Amino acid sequence: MLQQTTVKAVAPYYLRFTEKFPTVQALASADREDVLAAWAGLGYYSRARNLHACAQAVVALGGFPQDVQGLRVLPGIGPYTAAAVAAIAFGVPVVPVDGNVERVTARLFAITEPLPPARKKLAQLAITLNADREAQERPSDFAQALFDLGSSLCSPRAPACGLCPWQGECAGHKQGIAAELPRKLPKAERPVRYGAAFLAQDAAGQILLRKRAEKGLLAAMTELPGTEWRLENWSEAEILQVAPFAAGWKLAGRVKHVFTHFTLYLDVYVAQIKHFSNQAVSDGFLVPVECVKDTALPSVMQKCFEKGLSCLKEKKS
DNA sequence: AATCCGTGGTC
DNA sequence: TGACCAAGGAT
Repeated sequence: MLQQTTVKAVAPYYLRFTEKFPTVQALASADREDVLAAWAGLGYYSRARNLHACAQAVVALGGFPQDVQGLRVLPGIGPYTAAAVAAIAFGVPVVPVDGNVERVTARLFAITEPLPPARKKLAQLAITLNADREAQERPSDFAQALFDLGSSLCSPRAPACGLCPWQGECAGHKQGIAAELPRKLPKAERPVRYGAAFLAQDAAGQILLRKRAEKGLLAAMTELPGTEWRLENWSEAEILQVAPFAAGWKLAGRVKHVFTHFTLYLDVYVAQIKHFSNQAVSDGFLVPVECVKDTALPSVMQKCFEKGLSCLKEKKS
């Protein structure tokens, strides 16, 4: 969960997740739908699929591999996580190199080459940081202390060099460039895409949902029926032409959602209907409104659902 | 190697 | 408001 996600965002998910799946065996034997639903809202959903597969691999192996090489084979476990688990769980004297450690290292050695090209060099320098006897003897404490140094004192914008135990050895501080490091190459500009989503509710209080494709963005997650997401804005006439079925569709509003590599605007259309035809449901499934929270609804779709639902409620009253 | 993959907090 | 960033991994 902590891969690219802050402790604060993870904490409530972690508590709910470990309550729902208290053991590796429980997670391994769970339905994937339930795992995805427990992850919904956290993002990077391949992590949930990988973690589920990882639990199954660990059960098949009869336990956790206890060294970096063995861990590295598991789904979703890359160089960083293998080193972190080896050091923290199994006392192996290795240095997990995450974003914090990259930053500390870039400053300590005054590496001015920008990321991402400097990544390999930073990793090679970082793995020498635990050369001291004390660090070798306490791999878990050393790894976590390094994370904490990076997240608290050696922070991205305004490092507290005056409080840093490594200030005397820090080349970046000595040169007065610590706060500028690590340098980064400019990022590609984020394109905008447009689409529409449809929320229909029947007299029994059910709504129609769909399951997304197994690969790609929001893979295997739940969504409202909708149009393609394209570079060009849609007119209302165009949108109504591709609605999942004919109904008195009304515009509830527009949802904005920022993904890593594009910004999405979705026009949310709502309709109150008597009942869903078999034809309408063939593409998806019906869920009572109060059960939508139990489905694997990603945040962008949660926003659409809330916008549409509040519009339907207004029209009733 | 470069791209794809979410989301929420912060300044 | 917007750009940056977070206990990265897979392809």
